[in-house]
Amino acid sequence: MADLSIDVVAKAAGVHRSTVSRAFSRPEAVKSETREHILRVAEGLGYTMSPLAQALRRKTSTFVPLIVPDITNPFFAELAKTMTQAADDRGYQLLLCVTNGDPAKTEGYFTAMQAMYAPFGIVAPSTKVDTDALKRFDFGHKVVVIDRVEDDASVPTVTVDSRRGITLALEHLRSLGHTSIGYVSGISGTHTAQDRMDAYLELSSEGNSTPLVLDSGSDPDAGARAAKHYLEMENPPTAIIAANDMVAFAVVSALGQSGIRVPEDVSVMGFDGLALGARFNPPLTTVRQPIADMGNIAIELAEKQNLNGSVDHVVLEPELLVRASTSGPRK
Amino acid sequence: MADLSIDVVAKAAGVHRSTVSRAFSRPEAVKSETREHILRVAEGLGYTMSPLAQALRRKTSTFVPLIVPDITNPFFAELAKTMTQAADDRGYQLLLCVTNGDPAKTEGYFTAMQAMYAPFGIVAPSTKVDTDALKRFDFGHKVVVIDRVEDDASVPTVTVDSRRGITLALEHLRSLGHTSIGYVSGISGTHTAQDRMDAYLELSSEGNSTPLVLDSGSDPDAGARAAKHYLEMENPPTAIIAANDMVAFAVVSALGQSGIRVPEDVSVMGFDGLALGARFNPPLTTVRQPIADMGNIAIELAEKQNLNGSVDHVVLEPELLVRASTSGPRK
DNA sequence: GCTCAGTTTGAGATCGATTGCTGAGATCGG
DNA sequence: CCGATCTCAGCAATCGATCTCAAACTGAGC
Repeated sequence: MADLSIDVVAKAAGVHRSTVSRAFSRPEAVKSETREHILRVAEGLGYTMSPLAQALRRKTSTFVPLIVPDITNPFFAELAKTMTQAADDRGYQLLLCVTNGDPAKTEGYFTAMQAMYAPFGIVAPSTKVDTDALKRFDFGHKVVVIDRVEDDASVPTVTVDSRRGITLALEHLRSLGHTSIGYVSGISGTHTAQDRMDAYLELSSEGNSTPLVLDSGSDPDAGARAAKHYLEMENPPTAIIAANDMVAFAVVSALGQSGIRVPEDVSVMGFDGLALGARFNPPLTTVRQPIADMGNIAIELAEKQNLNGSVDHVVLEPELLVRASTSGPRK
Repeated sequence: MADLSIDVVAKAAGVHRSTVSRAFSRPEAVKSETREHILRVAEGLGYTMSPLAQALRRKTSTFVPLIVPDITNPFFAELAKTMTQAADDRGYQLLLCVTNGDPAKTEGYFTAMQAMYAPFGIVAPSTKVDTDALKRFDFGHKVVVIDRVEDDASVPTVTVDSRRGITLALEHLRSLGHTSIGYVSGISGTHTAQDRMDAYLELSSEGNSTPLVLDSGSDPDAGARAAKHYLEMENPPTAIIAANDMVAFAVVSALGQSGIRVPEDVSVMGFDGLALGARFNPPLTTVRQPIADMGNIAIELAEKQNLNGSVDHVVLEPELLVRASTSGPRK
């Protein structure tokens, strides 16, 4: 498999390389016989165009970076999975960029994506997105954020309705008979995390029950601390809402280590709807985010923006997913 | 931030573009004063070289594809995470490629990596790797496989010692007093999966206990089926080894749904050592694979091979990780 | 002051594509 | 049968870098 350039194909097909180029990228500009002949020859040689050379010349590529803080977090993994597919379907190639929450790395990826002529990028942040930083890179108009942003003006976003999600969770738990419902935050400072917490605080007191935040840290140990806190309480809540599934796992695990059983002793809910939750012990009741939709819509928004400059903010509906980690309160 | 080409920097620094090029990529070939001046100017302009143009001209890039079947599987996610880091440290950029087990997609990624002048690629397979297919792409000598391969000759590999891992698991369980130890496979047809199973079969009978395979399927439901099988047995085993952590999760979950408690009623072990296992309920006892090492070594092997053509096969040592899903057998 | 070796920089071709421009045939009405 | 219009393919410049070759400069030695 020797070096296969456009010139090789051109020679083999007996035409000029510009014709080969057109045969591929502007079919209507070349007589269909010629086109088919070229395509056949190319096929026979096993030729595909160099995305590098193409991007260099066109000053636009099909590389779409997805910037996530931690691929080990199943939420981002699921997002990455569905987005890979979505990107593929539209002829893009998704580049996974993992920042480990390091803003410097994030900037690095931004300059890289610029250098690669990426048509746009998707950011799933671990902290509130710094819109100014985006602007500084001259593509505030080329990024879609999977979180809410402060300064709504310029950056398209897709999120799920946090308030609605918390409402769903609260309703589910109340319908089961719970009146004392705790909350553990445990995810870092995104707007989404903030919104969920705020919604809990507000909706919880509306329902006449006093909010009860077991932990509001943002590290992986939040679950363990929440459990410890729970054990030390005189009147612990009969149900707990975790800000996301991972935290819920940690809470249940830590509780279990101290002999507290879920849902017999206390009900626990998550928020995310990870596939993993179905194989947890017990299978986790949760609020499902439409992750696949988020991925698709993020790309659509980006394309739309590239086309006509429109900046949309899509808010998706979450959905209650009842599995086995919740039940009526123990009396 | 206008278009920043090497020529712009050259003009700004008052030198020819070849000098700028050298200042960056062959420091010793340019007088250090000039070099520093150029670097300063470039810095001031915020210039970075185009990886595209560079790759095109050099016919080699720093893009390293990591081909995995499913990023949603935490094992691959952890691998991706550590490899991203390892790649970064060595000046490579990892491109995550997800195949969903589709061989056509795998081939697609191969041609893509060729087109991008990737110096090498890493493959974490979902099925036995087809070495012939690799050869067909003229870079049997540019891929490292994270699994054993049939035809050892040509492709470097890194794996962990399956037999040793199973030994560790068996010893742990036996030291706890278990004599009847079941196995559930549940991962697809890699050599690794095969090796673990074979090791179990062999080592299990050596210990005078008869092997007891609860399920050998390869789909996500293997865990549930194994649990069902367990429940139907007259003399179920007192301990179960799962071929990997994910399957272990599923087994414990399914068992739990039927009121069987781990480790009180039955001990369950995993194989992988996922971070997630520490937050399972109960925290999972498992055989840890040195995932970070695997990533680093994979890249080292690739580099070494690129350098001097050597094809190594590294076999790493697994390690017992005792958490809370195992205990003495119930009497 | 001159030669010669060694450093350092500049010129220009090149990697694999795209694209505006130009010219060669084909088509068509009169 | 002729010129106008339209298709279609070739030419050559270009994207942003690298690299070989040669020119210019440096300094040592005589």
